[in-house]
Amino acid sequence: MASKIGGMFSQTVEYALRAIVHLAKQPDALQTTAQISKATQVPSAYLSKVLQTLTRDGLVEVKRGVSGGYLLNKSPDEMTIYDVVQCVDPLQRIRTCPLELSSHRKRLCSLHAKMDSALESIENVFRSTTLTELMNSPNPSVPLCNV
Amino acid sequence: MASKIGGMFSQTVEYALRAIVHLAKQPDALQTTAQISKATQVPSAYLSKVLQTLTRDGLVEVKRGVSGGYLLNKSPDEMTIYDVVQCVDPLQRIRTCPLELSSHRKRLCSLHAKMDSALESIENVFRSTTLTELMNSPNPSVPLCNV
DNA sequence: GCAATACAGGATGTTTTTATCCTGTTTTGT
DNA sequence: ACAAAACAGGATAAAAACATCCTGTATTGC
Repeated sequence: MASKIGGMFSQTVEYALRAIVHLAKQPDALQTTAQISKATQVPSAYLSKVLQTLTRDGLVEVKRGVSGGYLLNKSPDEMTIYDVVQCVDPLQRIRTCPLELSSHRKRLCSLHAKMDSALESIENVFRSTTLTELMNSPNPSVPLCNV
Repeated sequence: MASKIGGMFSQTVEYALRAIVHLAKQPDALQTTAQISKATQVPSAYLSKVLQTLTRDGLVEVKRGVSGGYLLNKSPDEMTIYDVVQCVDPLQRIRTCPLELSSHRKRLCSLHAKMDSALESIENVFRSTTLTELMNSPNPSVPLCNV
């Protein structure tokens, strides 16, 4: 389980977020897979798949051919961590009993209700954080930037 | 990614929690793997491994041989969801930069700080929920119980 | 003592996730 | 037009997670 970030987030989510943040920081220049890979330390072949997924959902825009590359498809203050996560590895709230007990159909038991409330709190953090907020954070460490 | 609960919690965590809750509900009778498996709908061979892990960490007690089985090793109000999760598939807070950028050594960048704050909020929910609380919840649906 | 019950743990198999490779297509700059 | 740049997507491979099977050992009830 060492490959999961915090034992919770998949590598794919981590990679997608790094790529998106990198693109948010480069609003004026198309970024090739190779460039993003270098900046984010994500293996480029895998990154390519992740970018395909982000493209399909319209989070990024792609231009093919020479001098092509990727570009963020929205303003960074209109895109949240949540949008990225939902695109590549969706966080799904628990809505029905995993055991399919008939009496739990309408209302989760307390165990799954608690687990779902943990998911809810993640959802809240992610929904409320835009890329702009990440970049303008008072935190001296800038994402992906060794300054 | 369909096998992960909410795209976040591993099957193993889900299984361990079901087993522990079942044991908490049966404080007076040793429960065999077969009994727990039936009540929780966890595949018994896999459940056996999970119970071994819980035993090694002292969350449950085992008695081998005829009329043996498992028993919760603590009072249900002294065991939290967090204890169970940490035993089988630990939630690890993000403490160092996954990219190992030297400037992030001491302080996470805003991206990983946010991800860690999501982990923190899960940790808070899990740490604050005891098995007793799960069982005494005003929620009409009792865990594992089709009533 | 002995047969039956029940867990321990190694070996093995399957599925999902992560990662790479290669061929084909699009687009550009000359 | 054409060579080079760059992505798309299928095939394949490696690793981790999930799951099963089987043999051995401990314990009990008779």
